[in-house]
Amino acid sequence: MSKARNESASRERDIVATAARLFKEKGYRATTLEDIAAAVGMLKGSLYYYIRSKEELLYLVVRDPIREVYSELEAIVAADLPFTEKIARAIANHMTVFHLHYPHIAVYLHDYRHLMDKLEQNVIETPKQYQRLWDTLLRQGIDAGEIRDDVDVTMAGYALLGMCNWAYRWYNPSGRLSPQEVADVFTKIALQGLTRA
Amino acid sequence: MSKARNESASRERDIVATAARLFKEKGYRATTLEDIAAAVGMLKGSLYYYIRSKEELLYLVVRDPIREVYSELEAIVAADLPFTEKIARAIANHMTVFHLHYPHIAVYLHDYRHLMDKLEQNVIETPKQYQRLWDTLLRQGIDAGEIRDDVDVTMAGYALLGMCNWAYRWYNPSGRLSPQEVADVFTKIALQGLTRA
Amino acid sequence: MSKARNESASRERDIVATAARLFKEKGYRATTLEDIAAAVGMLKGSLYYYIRSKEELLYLVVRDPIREVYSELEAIVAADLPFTEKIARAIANHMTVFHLHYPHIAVYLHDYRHLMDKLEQNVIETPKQYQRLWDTLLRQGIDAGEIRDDVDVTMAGYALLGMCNWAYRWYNPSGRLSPQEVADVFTKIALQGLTRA
Amino acid sequence: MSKARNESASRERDIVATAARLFKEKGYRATTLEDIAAAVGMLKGSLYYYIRSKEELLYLVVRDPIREVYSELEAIVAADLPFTEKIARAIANHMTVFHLHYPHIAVYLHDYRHLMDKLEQNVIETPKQYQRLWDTLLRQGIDAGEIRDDVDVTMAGYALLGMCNWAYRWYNPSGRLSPQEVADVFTKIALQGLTRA
DNA sequence: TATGAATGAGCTTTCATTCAT
DNA sequence: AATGAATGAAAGCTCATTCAT
Repeated sequence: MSKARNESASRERDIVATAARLFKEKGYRATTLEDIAAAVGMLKGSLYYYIRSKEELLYLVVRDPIREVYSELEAIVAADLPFTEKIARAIANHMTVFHLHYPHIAVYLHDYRHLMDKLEQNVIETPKQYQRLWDTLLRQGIDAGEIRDDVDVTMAGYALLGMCNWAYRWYNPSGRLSPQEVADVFTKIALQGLTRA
Repeated sequence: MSKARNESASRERDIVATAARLFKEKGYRATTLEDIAAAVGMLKGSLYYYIRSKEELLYLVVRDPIREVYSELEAIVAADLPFTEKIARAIANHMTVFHLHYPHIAVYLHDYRHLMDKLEQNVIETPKQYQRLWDTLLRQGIDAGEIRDDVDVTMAGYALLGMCNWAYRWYNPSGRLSPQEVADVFTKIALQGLTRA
Repeated sequence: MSKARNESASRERDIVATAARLFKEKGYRATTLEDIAAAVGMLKGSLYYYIRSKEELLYLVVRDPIREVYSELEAIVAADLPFTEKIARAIANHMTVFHLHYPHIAVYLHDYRHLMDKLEQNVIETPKQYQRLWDTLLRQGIDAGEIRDDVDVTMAGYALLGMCNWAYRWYNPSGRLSPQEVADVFTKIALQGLTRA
Repeated sequence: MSKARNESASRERDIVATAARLFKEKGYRATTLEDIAAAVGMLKGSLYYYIRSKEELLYLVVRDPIREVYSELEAIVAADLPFTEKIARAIANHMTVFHLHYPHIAVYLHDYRHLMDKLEQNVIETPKQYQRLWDTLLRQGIDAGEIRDDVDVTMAGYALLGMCNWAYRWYNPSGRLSPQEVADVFTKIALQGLTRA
């Protein structure tokens, strides 16, 4: 019984993981439930034993990882640390979550449009809110006098977020560099820029 | 006759522009030909007088702007200029093309998957090739000793490209800052970083 | 053992009664086996321990009540009683069975289409046969010179049957009037009509 | 052009009429769009050129006939006529609409459950409202002292309505008796009853 | 040029039914 | 006696595409 329950739960995890992978590869709309069912070894009708709808499956794919990045970043912003340390941790957090939940995060960033309803109705963090946290972080840096005040904060936020988010298009979890190494490069560029000291 | 041909050409431009806008707003797959036809004031069947297929329409939406960014960047990389100047121009070029052809570029960056066949079959620049140009540019900076050699070039390329490309998600052509102003912020961050000098 | 058998039998009665209620509320086709299973507190697969198919369940819902109305009416028609008394009893029988087996009878009258196969194959009374009994009854009244001969018998049969059967749409077993009281009103109208004597 | 428009409109009428016939024969849920499409000579997908959904098709099947019976009965109830004449006309109206729009009315009476949403949202008369008109009519008869006061008005209403509505189950538009002849029988029974004067 | 009508493949979803445990 | 898991057929609906006019 306990075994059966575990099997069922693992089957569901399998479905969600497979969906994440396929959504990432082909996009949410282009992936059919038949694709997913075939990949986990069942018929499309059988999926409905585990999920309520394709949209809900999308939601299951992204829910936990989103909560994770978001709450971690929240903690970092609220922490009592020097600004440069916070930025380093924020970037590292971002890349680490990418690494741990790669296809899920990629799906979230690419197919957010199909998610907004579900997210809002479940009071989950939307991309917009994540961005606001970055803005807050940058503003702390300015207030502390640690970062230049000759750049537009909003644009700086877009710059950092773009640098980090774009990883959904190239990141490879089994790649050459660890997430921390990638984060280190990004942090260096973000703080000191490319030019030699 | 010539007038008729002009009208026809302008009708086609209208269709392509409208498609760009709608693809940007709702995504390629979620936009139906009926949506586009309705927006230009005709019936969906009539579109086929101007286009061969939906996929071709997508191609028409992105073809020219892509050629533009790509060839401009090519010229910049090949030019005989100091590295920092080249970077500044590359970023400015990027943002300017965004500004001039906003929805088109956004469609290119978001729905590239549906384009790859068409692109390759037309020997058009793919995202990968554009990225290679940036890599070349960065390598020139290293060779010239102008940029730090303690960062991974590939990662630095991803960082800059991400910073610039991500604009497809937030850029507003009628926004507060001109493309050149945005480019200036990005260039500053890319070269000197966020910390005070 | 006997206890187990009783429990099993009572479980089956529960299923049939629940099915009757749900079929009545939402219609045969709109009611799923899952609805029924949930209402009796089991899973849909488990129902098949008690029934062979959904169609058989429908049959079980209506079988006994139908037999009851039908055989009662048969007895009334065959009895040696004055016509007016027979009509009164026929109507009272009808309303009483409605009262005792409300949702079952309602299902029979509404979803007869899905039943015909099962009924005929079990030599059970169909709506048509019940109607023939009423026709016989009316013909007895004409032959006895007790009812007017200026009305078409068939139509008169439809009129009475309609009056009685339509109750499946409005009757409420826990309503204000008893089945006998309803039958009295109907009998009065059927025999004397609405106008004042 | 005018010809084309007529053809399109007639095609739609054909679809609605065919749907009415099939819904009547097999019920709303048991009738598939493929059935309807095949009967009018097209593919199921093509139906959507004419209708928005199956539910809307059901609505189109019943809308006009319902309005007709209802507004006619309204006029009769409001008219300045003796009660017996009103009853006669109300019954004749009912049977005439049955005759003119047979399968449509039958569908309305049988599959009302699938219609309630659409009806309420379009402020169309529901079965309940039709019944209220009959109640009003009967009350007028009582107030005028023309009908017996020893019968429950509500039950009398159900009796008459049942007599008339049940026709949806047996009426045959090409049958032996005209709708007026049927109405005459029903009126006689309703007013004088079955017993000889 | 453009329309109106139809196609047909493919999609998500539902559900009665089966069966090993 | 009942469960959990899966099946598979069929449903309603969408939409790019075609084509005679």
